[in-house]
Amino acid sequence: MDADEAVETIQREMTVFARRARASAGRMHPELSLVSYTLLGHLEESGGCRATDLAAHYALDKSTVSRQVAALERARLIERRLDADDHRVQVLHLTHAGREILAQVTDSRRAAFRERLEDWPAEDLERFASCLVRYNAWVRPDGANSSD
Amino acid sequence: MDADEAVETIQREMTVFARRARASAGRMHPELSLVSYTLLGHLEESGGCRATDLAAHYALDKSTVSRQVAALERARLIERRLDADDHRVQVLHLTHAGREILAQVTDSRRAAFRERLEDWPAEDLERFASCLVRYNAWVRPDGANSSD
DNA sequence: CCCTCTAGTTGTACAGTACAACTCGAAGGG
DNA sequence: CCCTTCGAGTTGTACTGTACAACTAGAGGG
Repeated sequence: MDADEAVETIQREMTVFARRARASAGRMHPELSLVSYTLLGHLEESGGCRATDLAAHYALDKSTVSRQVAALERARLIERRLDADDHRVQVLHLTHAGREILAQVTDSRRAAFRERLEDWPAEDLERFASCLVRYNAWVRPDGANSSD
Repeated sequence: MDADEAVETIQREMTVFARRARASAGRMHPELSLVSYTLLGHLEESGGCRATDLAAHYALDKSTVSRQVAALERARLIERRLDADDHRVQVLHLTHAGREILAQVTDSRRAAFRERLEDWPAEDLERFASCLVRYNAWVRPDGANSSD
């Protein structure tokens, strides 16, 4: 396999993966879509943030985030706390239930990945991981990237 | 980085990629969604096939394929030819325009991938490619996989 | 000739998304 | 102190991709 073939293969396989990913994530965890999972994860990591921050960070429209947030609140996975200083702002926090579901989905996702990768030599895992990091970290020369 | 960390990283980066992929593919080629592109590509490779074959191959519902096909036909990118032997069957073929658009999108996708990967050493490209192939080729032990 | 199987279409529903128009509160300049 | 402008969020609307269920129409075996 030469470099050009390798690029072709990467293209093809990334396309296959992209097409499958959401649906299979959804099948794996009907209770928490990939988007909700990501947003919940961000709230966990950040320890609470504004809807606008989520929108900016994930390059989503604020209306999209607004509705996601509304759904997550309806499901009692997050709660909104009005910012005392700026009454336009709602700071989003995980509820106990949210933290639990997130942990549970994280665990089961981790288990699925471990299972899928269990036969890989450690060396290959490390290389694959660093390739993916490098691939995702790429920024378009014109700087028009959406962030993750 | 040890193996467990590597698995975590792979999980995280694949998730990031999955979330971004469709949207960015759509932005890249507003004229041909990732699904349409994939279906057109399959018709090119197979030299014409039935809607049912597409549905089976990509684990899509036949109604989904039916509507995709209808849209592609409306756009004059494919045409349906009634099978002479079995009048239930429509064999789908690329039109000239379809072949052209497909080639054009394939080229521009290829260019985008090349650009994104241009600084990678050939050795890394080959390793990344084979990791992806291996990753996507995995079949769940219970055999309940959807095909690509 | 009926029964059943298969290919495909259509009705309906839902998730995720964007854009545009809106409300409400904040902040700064006359 | 008002007025304009800005930022955060919500809501109306629309579109895409998707699935499931109900249907039509052709094929093929008893």
